[in-house]
Amino acid sequence: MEKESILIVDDEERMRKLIKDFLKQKNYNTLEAGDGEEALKVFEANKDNIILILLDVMMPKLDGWSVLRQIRQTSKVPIIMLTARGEEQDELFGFELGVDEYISKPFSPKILVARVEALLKRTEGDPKEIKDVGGIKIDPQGRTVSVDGKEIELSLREYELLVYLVENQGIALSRDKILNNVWNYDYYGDSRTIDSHIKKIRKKLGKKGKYIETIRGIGYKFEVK
Amino acid sequence: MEKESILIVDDEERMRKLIKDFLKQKNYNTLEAGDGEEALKVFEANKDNIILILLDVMMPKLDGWSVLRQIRQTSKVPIIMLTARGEEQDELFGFELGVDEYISKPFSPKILVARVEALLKRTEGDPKEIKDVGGIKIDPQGRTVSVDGKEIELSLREYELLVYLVENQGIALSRDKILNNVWNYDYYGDSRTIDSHIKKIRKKLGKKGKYIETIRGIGYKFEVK
DNA sequence: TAAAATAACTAATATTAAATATGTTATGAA
DNA sequence: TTCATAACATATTTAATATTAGTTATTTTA
Repeated sequence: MEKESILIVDDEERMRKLIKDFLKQKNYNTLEAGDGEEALKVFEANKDNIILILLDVMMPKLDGWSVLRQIRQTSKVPIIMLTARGEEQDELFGFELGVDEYISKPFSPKILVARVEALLKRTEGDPKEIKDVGGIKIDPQGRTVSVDGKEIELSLREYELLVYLVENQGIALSRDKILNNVWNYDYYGDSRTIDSHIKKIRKKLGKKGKYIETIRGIGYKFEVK
Repeated sequence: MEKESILIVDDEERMRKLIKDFLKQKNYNTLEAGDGEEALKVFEANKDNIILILLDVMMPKLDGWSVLRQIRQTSKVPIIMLTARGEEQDELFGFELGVDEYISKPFSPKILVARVEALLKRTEGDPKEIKDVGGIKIDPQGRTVSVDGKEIELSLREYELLVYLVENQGIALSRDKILNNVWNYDYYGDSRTIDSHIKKIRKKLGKKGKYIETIRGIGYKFEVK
């Protein structure tokens, strides 16, 4: 596989260079495009290696919004818009079109890198790829889970809870957090709902159930050891 | 747990009300402060429940920048600065001080909410850093501790006590202070509770246990020598 | 649409782990 | 040496989770 890259789209060469340097320091590969049309071309040609796009709004030929719209027709690649002052009113519009993040110029190196990394992090586990951790295989497309090749049946909640745990592998998750993310509402009345589901999942996972660790006083953590 | 809240700091009552209403529609709890000093007070009192601060720059008594600076001494809570037009030149300055986001007035409800949610989203899993002092590695995400690469098992209190000591590396901590910060309540009945925990931690740390020094008559200090 | 089946949640109890208390010994400072 | 403090080992209490059973809600299907 080619190296994963970040595509920088900006008409100012100086700006591209600047960003490129920041990112290089953090060991990211970069690709560049000087206008919207080029951006689309470069994106098409490297679709599979581009993990994120930094996209300037104001550009000749084809502006950032148009590029955004076109790319979103075929891809969910994370996109950060680079806006100059005074363009803020467009922002909302952008969120609806699927912008993941904004950075206003001028920005500091730290900010840039921090946002890029944060965004990569929160989008990484997202796509519908089959995960296989320690013999537990999750296929989001088919919504199936198999253990050592043998499919197991999980209910909706069980499935989502397991996926959430696996996506956050190695991280101790509080019950609150689990509730907010798997149940997505604040819910009252502490009960042992999560525990029940955990128990069921563990049972269904058989001896691999032990990968779901109990973190006393906190919650649970998925870890293959 | 108390309800998580967003702290709104603005000297104009009308503005606070406006923001509050927007946020309420999205089911966020809010707290308010009418000037910088009040902001600090409210923040102190509700530290654990405040998940985000909306902070106006221009305020009587203590302006937004000062508040920001003070809060950043003790907390990494996400902060969005509310700036009026023409204040933007300070932005870069702000980012360095730890501003996470800006919103210029006037703003639309949707923009406000979108930014708040985007920021919350990207800070929630806020990658806490792994500390490594003298071969003792603490991973707050996984809530694990390893000594010379080998993971050790710590109970909740043990873990928190160790983290507290390590965070205050080189500082002699009184028992009172430890109690207030690790147990976080004033607790009665002289006991050698802390000692017991210290003992257990030392044991689990093996020969690195000696990094926890006893300061006779005071308490303990973590120091790598 | 009613009955049956399944899943989600709740509640109660059992079990286990951890926190704290206690009694005693060891250590260091005056 | 004496007194104060800390270390240590163990006992007790407290708290959290696991487990089981039962209720409610939702979905399926006859």
